[in-house]
Amino acid sequence: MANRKIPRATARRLPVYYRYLNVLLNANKKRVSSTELSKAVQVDSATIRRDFSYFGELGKRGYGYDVENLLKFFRGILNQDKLTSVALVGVGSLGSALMNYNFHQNTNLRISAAFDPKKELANTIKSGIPVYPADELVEQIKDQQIDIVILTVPASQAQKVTDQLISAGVHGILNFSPVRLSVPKDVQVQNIDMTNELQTLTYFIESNRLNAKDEQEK
Amino acid sequence: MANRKIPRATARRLPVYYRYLNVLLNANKKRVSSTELSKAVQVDSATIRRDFSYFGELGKRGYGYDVENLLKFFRGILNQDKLTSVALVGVGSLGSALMNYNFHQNTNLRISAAFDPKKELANTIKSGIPVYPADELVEQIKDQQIDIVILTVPASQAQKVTDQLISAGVHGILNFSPVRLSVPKDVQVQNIDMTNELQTLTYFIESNRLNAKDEQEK
DNA sequence: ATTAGCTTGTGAAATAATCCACTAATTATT
DNA sequence: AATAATTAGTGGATTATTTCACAAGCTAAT
Repeated sequence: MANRKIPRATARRLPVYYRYLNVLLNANKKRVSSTELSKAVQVDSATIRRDFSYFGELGKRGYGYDVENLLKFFRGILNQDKLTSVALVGVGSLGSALMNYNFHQNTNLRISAAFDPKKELANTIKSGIPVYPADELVEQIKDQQIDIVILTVPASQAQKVTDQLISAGVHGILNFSPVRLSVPKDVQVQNIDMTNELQTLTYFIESNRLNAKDEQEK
Repeated sequence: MANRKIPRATARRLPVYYRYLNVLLNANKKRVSSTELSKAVQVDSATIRRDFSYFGELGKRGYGYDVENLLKFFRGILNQDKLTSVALVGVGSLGSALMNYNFHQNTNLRISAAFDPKKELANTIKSGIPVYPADELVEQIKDQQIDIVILTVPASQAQKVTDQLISAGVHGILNFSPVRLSVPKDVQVQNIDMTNELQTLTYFIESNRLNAKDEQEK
């Protein structure tokens, strides 16, 4: 499978394409053009064609892309053929919400274990997911061969827990804490920092306003 | 205030710098160099200096940056001088978690109103935040002059609610739904799509593995 | 068949972002 | 006071990403 040397920017868009292709399939659409896709996912159509072209010639001129085929292809690329179990560490309010969140609806991923140091949570089942005490973290993750972890612990704990996760063999971390984690290069981190996003939003709104004012003054 | 023409990539990093500067201030650090910052936030030091330089000459050669001054400067840039009230629309499990989340700890932002169509939630107070029925959305947002909204509604509702928000005068949306919203160009959207991030993670882990295998084979 | 109309895939240009490497300024040391 | 050590700011090279624009190929209509 031609998988090498895909630009990062392209890789980030793959899940977006994948999701929309599922929408099309459910709507019984047989084919789709890059222009059509472009409107739905708000990515320039040339960019879409370029993105796809990294994986080969997936479309047909004058026709577009066959939805089912394309979807099948991306399913493989994105590892959606088999179920992937992930763990969640840190059952606070955000952690609990994510345990409730149905990742499995859109992806072949599910949270199969959670960890938290709080005594009252240990060995309970929450939203259908077993919660283990924090001191069993490394052991359980090794046992269950979990490769991906959702990290929803307080900032102060983030690096410490990360080090444990790495020693347990984890290769991917979805980090909700604001800390920039240090990890070896065979471990991938994706950061989701909600506070950041809100501030970025604030910044863009303000700078938009200033630009608009500039326009007016001309 | 020199605010125009800041590259997007730079703008996105501002909150990261801002947060770390706060950490330094709390640790009573008087000054910081771009090299030191670089280690903490994992951005190349030249990139940091370039980023700062868009706003003027904020540092001193041979010395670095004065933490307090720099912080004061970014506080202005990021609109952290005054409290900003935001609304949250969609009090599901994720929405509830965010209502519990202390944005105010790190930013001068707070959620001052929430909206949900569920009868049993209407006119209650949850996590200290009043919850209004959905049909008061436009009215309340206008009344309270809310400019920024956190959107945690189901995908099927996202665009419809967005249209209402726009008619109520909102200029920023932090969108947790997987839908790519259509908005006029004076409205900013930041997307947080957790499913996407997990899939991206999966993709990078897999492609990392293939690359490592390639290396070995050489 | 032939032709008109789409739509892909892609060279090449344009734009954006990062990073190297050096000068100039400042601090710290002797 | 002179010198060594730091460190910002930046010109310019490099790398990454997006976009234009068009030839080539396919579909569908006549």
